[in-house]
Parts: sequence; structure tokens; C-alpha cells
Amino acid sequence: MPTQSRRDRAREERRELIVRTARMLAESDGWDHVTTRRLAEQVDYSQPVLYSHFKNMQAIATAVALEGFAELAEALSNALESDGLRGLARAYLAYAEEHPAVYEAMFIRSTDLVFGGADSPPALLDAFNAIRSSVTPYADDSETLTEVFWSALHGLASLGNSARLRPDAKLARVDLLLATLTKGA
Amino acid sequence: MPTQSRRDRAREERRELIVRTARMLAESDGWDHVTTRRLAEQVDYSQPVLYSHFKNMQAIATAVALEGFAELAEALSNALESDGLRGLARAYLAYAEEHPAVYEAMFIRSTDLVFGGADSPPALLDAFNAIRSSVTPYADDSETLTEVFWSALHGLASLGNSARLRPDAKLARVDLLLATLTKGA
DNA sequence: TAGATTGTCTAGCAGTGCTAGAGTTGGAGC
DNA sequence: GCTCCAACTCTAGCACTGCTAGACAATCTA
Repeated sequence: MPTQSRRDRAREERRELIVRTARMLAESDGWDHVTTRRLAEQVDYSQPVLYSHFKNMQAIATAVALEGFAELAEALSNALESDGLRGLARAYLAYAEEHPAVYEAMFIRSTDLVFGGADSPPALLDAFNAIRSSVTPYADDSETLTEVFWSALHGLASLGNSARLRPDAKLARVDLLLATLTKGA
Repeated sequence: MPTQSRRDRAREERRELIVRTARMLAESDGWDHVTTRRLAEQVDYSQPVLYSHFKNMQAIATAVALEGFAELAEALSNALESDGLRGLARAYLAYAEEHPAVYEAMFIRSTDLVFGGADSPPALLDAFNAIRSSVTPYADDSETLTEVFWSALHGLASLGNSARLRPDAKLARVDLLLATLTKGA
């Protein structure tokens, strides 16, 4: 049934257009300004079309977050492989700084995604595993250390992105965090 | 002019009623459900009365955050004095867990407050100074270590509050964070 | 007591997420 | 080619949001 599959393809493309546009709007104006009307206008369809692809606005933000998990996992794996723990830490913070709205959808906005369970998004588990690999040499309890190290990175990222930390001390903070973690090991 | 001061007192009391009610609503139903209509109804005045005390809804959340800064500073100072670094860390996380909506207003929701400048709220500086005192023994650069330690605590608090960390490993995480920080010092 | 000030409310605006129901389009079967 | 049906898309509207103008009432001043 070639007709059906062509339709499916068209639907899939439009779905991606919606997600891409929502992400772009969020990065340029903030999630507050991503409204059904603005989004619909940008993709040149009426609002109900959004709801034929997504249950609600929250689901659109979730789709953006899922993209982010995949990108972050990829970035962390690469950085870990080439530059070790330090590379991973810097890559994490760089991702959060370069894609603040995506980062917000992933780790700050309330979400219906499950974290750390069997039904978590695979890309999220990949990212988590990259962090775990990076800290395993320094841990007895690698699961807990992963959570602690991730929390530290998340704290630096989120407080930094919301102008709650000195902007000129970014590098000093990462270096100090790494020194603290690796000290005596 | 006793009449004027009585009026001022009445106004001040009503202002406090508004802040108290907003805080209560936020803690019980979340900030999303703190709307001008619900809040006005709860304090038994019409919506415009809210705007005679506050510029907008954001300013009401800011007032709640300021209360939080004072409470947190107090809690951290006390804990630091009686139980040292470990006490401070636990007090921080306990405050975030027991008052998630206030914590959100303080450190997660976007705000117009200035962090770390001369015109920061004094209570916020007090809290920051308590953290600085707690880590000074372990630091060359105490300003940076304060930011890093605070970030770690904030990461644990915010990810924990949004169900992104294992609930049963709370204590293990604090202990591991403290062990890491104090190791070799 | 008359006038001015302060306080409070009703009613309304423009915007939000979301949906029911009408109308159009285009492929399937004859 | 024509009819029918299903898939699709839109207009219009609901109940809600933050916020405000302008009318009315209460209270203090002189």
C-alpha cells in the first residue's frame, strides 16, 4: 500500500517539523513563548494539527527533551573517549550552556518521563551510563557516585544558566569539582 | 498621625496574608495553580487588591522566595554551628525537601533577584556565607568551592525533588558528597 | 457637613491550552 | 468516470490565565 506509507512519511515529516520548530522557538524566546498559536502559525497549520500528533503541549516539550537525551549521550560518550572525565564534565556543561531550552526540557521542567527505571528513554540511560563509566574508577558505590557527580554537574549547569553563579568562574568551578573528585585516588 | 500608621499596619498585615496564602497554595497544589483568581478568592479580596500590593504575580513569588532565603540562612547557620559541614548539608537538603515550592521560587523559577551582587537580598548573602564558612577549611579558593558545593547541594535537591534520583539513596548521596569533599584534607 | 482621598469592586481585554463539529480533499471500488 | 467513504484540516468557541480601566463606596480632612 504505497499510498499509506507515503502518507505516513508525510505525517512523520510534519511531526519532526513541529518538534524542530518548538525547539527553535524555545531556544530563541523561552518555553513561555512556545504557545499553541505561535507554534501552529510557524509550521503553517492550525492548532488542532498539533493535537493530531501530540497529546498536548507537554508532549511536544517531551519530544524535544528526547532529542536532547540522544544528543547529550552522544556528546558525553565522545568526550569521555577522547578526553576522559574532564572532557565529559566540560561536554556536559557545554551542552547545557549551548542548548539551555532543551536542557530545561530535559532536567528542569516537570516531566512525565521516568528517570532511572526500566521504562526510561534509552538515550537517557546511555547518558547516565557514560557518566557512570567516567566515575567508576573513583567509586566503591558507582551508582551513588554517578548520581552525586551528575547532581553536581546539573547544579553548575542550571544555576549557571539562570545567572546565579559568577559567569567568569566557569572553568575554575569545573576544575575544582574534578580536583575534588579525583583527589587521593 | 495615628490613623495613617494604623492603615499602614493593616496594609502590611494584608500583604503578609497574601504572601502566606500564596505560599500555602504553592506548597499544596504547585505554583501552576497559584492564579490571581484563586489567590484573591482565598484571601477574600478581589484581584486588583493583589496588584495594589505587588507589581505582578512574579513579585508575589519573589516575596515568598525572600522568606525562604531568611529561613534557609537561619537553618544553615544553626546546623553549621551544632553539627558542622555535615549538619549544614543535611539541613540544606531537608529544607528543600520540606518546602519544595518555596525552594522552587528561590532557586529554580526564573527571578528578577540579583544573585551574588551588592544588591542581592541580605538573607541570600547570609545563606551563601554560611556555606562559605562550612567549606573554607577545605579550600584555597573558597569563593569557587562555595559555588561548587552549593551547586552540588542544589543538584541533589532539585533532581531529588523532581523524582530524578533514587529516593532511597538520599543519605548515601550526602555522605558520599561529604566524603569526597573532605577526603585528604 | 462638604470635599478630597483612598480603597475596593465589577467588568472587560487580550492571551492561553484544548476541542467539537463543519467542511474539504483524495483514494477505493464499481 | 462516478460515487462513496475515510482521512484530514479548519473555523469557532470554551473555560481559563494575568492584568487593568473606570465606576462606586468608604473614610479622613478641613
